[in-house]
Amino acid sequence: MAARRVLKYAILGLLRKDDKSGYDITSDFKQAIGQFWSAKHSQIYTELKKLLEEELISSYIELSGEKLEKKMYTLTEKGKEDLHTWLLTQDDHLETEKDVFALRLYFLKDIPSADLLALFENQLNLRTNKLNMLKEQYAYHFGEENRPVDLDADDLGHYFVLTKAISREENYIFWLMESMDIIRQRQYGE
Amino acid sequence: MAARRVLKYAILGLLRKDDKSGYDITSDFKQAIGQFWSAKHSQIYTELKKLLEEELISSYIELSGEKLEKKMYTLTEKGKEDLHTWLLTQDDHLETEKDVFALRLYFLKDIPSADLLALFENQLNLRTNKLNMLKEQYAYHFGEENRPVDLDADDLGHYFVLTKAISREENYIFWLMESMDIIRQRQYGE
DNA sequence: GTTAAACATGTAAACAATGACATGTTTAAT
DNA sequence: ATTAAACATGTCATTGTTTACATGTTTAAC
Repeated sequence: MAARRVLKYAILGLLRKDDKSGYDITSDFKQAIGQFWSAKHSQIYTELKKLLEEELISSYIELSGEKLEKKMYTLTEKGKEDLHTWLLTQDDHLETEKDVFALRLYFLKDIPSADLLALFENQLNLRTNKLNMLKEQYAYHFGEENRPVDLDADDLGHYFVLTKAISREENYIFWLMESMDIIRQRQYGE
Repeated sequence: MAARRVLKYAILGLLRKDDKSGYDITSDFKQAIGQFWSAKHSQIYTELKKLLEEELISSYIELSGEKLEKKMYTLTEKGKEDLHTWLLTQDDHLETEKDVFALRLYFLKDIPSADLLALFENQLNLRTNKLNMLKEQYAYHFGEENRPVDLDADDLGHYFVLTKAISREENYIFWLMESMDIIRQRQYGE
């Protein structure tokens, strides 16, 4: 999968507002943006090293306590330009959005109805938990009264991504429940 | 990304009903199931070789015309068992569903409104085309009168996967249009 | 004071995936 | 007869990603 050097731009993008450490970037991928891109710390540290060599970022040391050295990264001018160009790039095709549950389901002819429903239940559980987490995040950041038209430009990206993730999960859950109904009806008809 | 050897099981799964060649499998990934998993022919031929070594599949030659040799693959008993076990496996977590458009959008603070709308238009176009293709596929295979309860078990997987893909795209398009409205309203308020 | 969780940074081996290279046949249209 | 598209199979170099290895500090709870 993986279009060309997406992690590179994900990192440059995360550095657009504030300087961050590798650990900070790793943490960001566990928040909202992690719904749409993520990477392990091993890959992040390696990519940061590469970006330094390419002079798209620079680094300095910040002390956290007495001994713990945090290596902070800043976007260079070159890095800002590169990021800006990428942000304006239009995709010319859509990549496969891989989904192992759907793949498995395609082969369902060989799965007994009861096991099939167990698979659906499990997926429904995972998705419901995820949706709840996302809704909590939404409530925490945007509350109920906040209308997107009045939002600060800084928060708009976060707003879009969170609403996208929520909408994706709601849609997934809706389809899961619809499909379970069909399976149950077929089971009854047997 | 890629959870553990998903391509392996995708291939075993595609061989569950009929023998297929590497080319056939490559073609399948351009159809419905390609919405949820896909691979290039280079990876497929390599994986087939590996599966042969592991004795999960066996192969024979079929002539197509006078000279063209098609290498056909069949699931072995061992392969069937392995596939069956995998089909019943419950996921214990959800992987990041990577989406470069959403990632880009997260950094939208640095994109002028007009450019942003152009990015959205482009995405809307790509998604609308895809949705139309999926709907054509649906109409072709299931028509209008076909109720899922009455479907042959053989076709049910296909039905679920197609409706899933359609629902995903419709949801994506809906969110795109909603977001574009918000951007236009904010633009007006400037 | 101990301990566990979170903070913090890196490397290396193995595995997954793409793009380019490489070659040849069959079918359908003109 | 020619030609283009589809059929058909493979390898190799590079890039992307994960898992495991490896080490140490700080903070908050008990």
